[in-house]
Amino acid sequence: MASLNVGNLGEYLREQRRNAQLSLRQLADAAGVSNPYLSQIERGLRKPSAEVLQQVAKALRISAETLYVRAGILDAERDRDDVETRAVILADPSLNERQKQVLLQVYESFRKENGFGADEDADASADADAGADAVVDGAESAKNPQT
Amino acid sequence: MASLNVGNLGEYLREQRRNAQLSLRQLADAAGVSNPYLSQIERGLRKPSAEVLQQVAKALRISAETLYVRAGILDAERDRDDVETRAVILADPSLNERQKQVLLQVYESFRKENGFGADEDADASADADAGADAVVDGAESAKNPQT
DNA sequence: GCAGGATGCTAACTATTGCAAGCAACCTGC
DNA sequence: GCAGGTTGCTTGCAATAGTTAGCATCCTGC
Repeated sequence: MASLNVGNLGEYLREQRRNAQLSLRQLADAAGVSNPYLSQIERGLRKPSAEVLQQVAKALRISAETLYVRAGILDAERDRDDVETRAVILADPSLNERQKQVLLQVYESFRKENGFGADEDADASADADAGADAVVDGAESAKNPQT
Repeated sequence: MASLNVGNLGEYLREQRRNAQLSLRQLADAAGVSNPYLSQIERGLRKPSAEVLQQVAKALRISAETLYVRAGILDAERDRDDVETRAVILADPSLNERQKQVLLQVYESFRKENGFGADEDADASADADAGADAVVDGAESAKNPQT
């Protein structure tokens, strides 16, 4: 029954929270749960319910599905989706081959960043950059366009 | 907090179960939960956890996503047959929102480069100018904002 | 030095999930 | 009429999800 991959999920959540520059309390507040509880979730001590998971996802502005996949709840989706994304990019007539490659590389490195690397990439610490060096120069400026 | 549309979910589940010609006990057994509990879920008296929901979905051979959507946990925002690059990127659960935006910006600027104007709606982030050539650069900036 | 605020964590508690046991109502066949 | 099977449901009870209150630690500013 314990199909919930709580440890993994917790780490991922914490990572995403830090990434979003939020404190435990801030996120807990935004997600409508108590901060000790969020703390316990992040440390893998509790299995959040579907609702809580969704609230948190919303608050972090990441897809609830991503969280569910991380939690081992929505399993096989990963393949279907990434295969599809790749296929669609490759099939796009408005891009040339080089561009497709670049786009795919960016896509891959993002996925790696999120822990969807190859198969079982529990630790994001595996420097994701190493392989996919082709990422947007403006990744940051993209979301913070204070030019 | 009660974002779970349990009543609706329960009805749907019962419908699907009957549809599959299964008795309560049979489905409960296949899903690895107790039959009284399944009964309560179907009647909207209990909110199944993420795990249980998944087990049931599996046993019924319906997508867990469908159940989650019914339960009001996932938004039904996926138009899967629409083979459009933007749509597919946006629907990809392995990317977070920021990453999707970045990817879309790259995509848009590639298209621009090729003479395809932003044909439909070039999303708020129209600033994407940046020139797609600036693309290949620091993977780090993306995930490690403050070096 | 120490007020005041933010950080994350622990402990004790309540509410809810999910279960085992058992119930009544319905079928058959005998 | 009643065994033996199914159907779905009710009732306690154990486990655990999630809360409120409060702790220790790190910052600052004074």
